[in-house]
Amino acid sequence: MQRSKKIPVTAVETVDTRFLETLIGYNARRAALAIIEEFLEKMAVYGLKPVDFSVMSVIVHNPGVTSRQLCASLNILPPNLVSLIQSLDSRGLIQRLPHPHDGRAVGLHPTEKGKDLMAEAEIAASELERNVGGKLTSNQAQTLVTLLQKIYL
Amino acid sequence: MQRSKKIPVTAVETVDTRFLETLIGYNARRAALAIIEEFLEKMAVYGLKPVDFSVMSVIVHNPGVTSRQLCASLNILPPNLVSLIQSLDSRGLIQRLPHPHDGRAVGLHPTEKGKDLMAEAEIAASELERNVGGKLTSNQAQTLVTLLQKIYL
DNA sequence: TATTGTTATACTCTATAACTATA
DNA sequence: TATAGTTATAGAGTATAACAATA
Repeated sequence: MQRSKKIPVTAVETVDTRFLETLIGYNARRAALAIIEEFLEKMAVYGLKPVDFSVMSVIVHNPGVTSRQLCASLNILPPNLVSLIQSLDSRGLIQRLPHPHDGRAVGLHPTEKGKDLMAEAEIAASELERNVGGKLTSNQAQTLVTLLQKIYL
Repeated sequence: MQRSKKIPVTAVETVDTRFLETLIGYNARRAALAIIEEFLEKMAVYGLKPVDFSVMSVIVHNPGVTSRQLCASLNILPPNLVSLIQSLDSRGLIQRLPHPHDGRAVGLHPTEKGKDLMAEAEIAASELERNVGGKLTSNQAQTLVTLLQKIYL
């Protein structure tokens, strides 16, 4: 009776990842990372990483939004938003004004410079999308977005 | 002529994120994070985080695969794989054997314990998928996977 | 008492350079 | 000279606890 089994020492020619490729989570993560990689390259000219872009986009479309509201809608933890906001402020892209009827809160407003930058950046982001979905028809892209939102919304 | 524009100090009731929600990258990232959160909870019993799971899955389905091959197929940088492999080894889930015809390389093989664990873990992962896609039909889930793969493969 | 924004801090993840041994 | 695996380390991202000011 043999106690320690002999493992056959074989080499692998091509790696089989078919099981992982059946998982939505695995594919969503790989796809997100691929898009983010391209995003970082194309958006570097605006000095915006994905999270900066998301924050600026929400501020531009919601002038006066508070940090707390930003955190809730983008799933960011409050302590991690602080330095991000400070950076956008010191770049002159946003302005922090007192909240109209809550002395604890601060309203975040885009400056003219911030609005101009984001007008360009959002166009660039949309163009990047069309490149990413190079093999996707616009119908397929719409389907993809709809299905992804069913998962996290 | 007014130089400094007065910004209207208004409050925001509900945050509008409609622009971000048109972007595939934003949606893919949010969906991936939502699934990973659930994955971490449900797979903690196996002591496997998403990357551990992916690595173990590839080793089980490709006995004798090398670190370098793992890195290439899962998009992991070699230095970041080292401690991961050491951990799986010290847990007795894998065994490192000399490569049959490359003295530099090391073949990674699953132990019986590793194979048993992953047999359970892969079933659990597939079940988790069906929960995640609770609002998705199996047809929609298949469509989603296919579209995501078009982006990163 | 609860909430907003903040500080400090720790932990994880990811990235780069450089070394060794083999090819 | 190039490649596989490794070490050391730096940087980015993410997490929790606790505080002051205000509701």
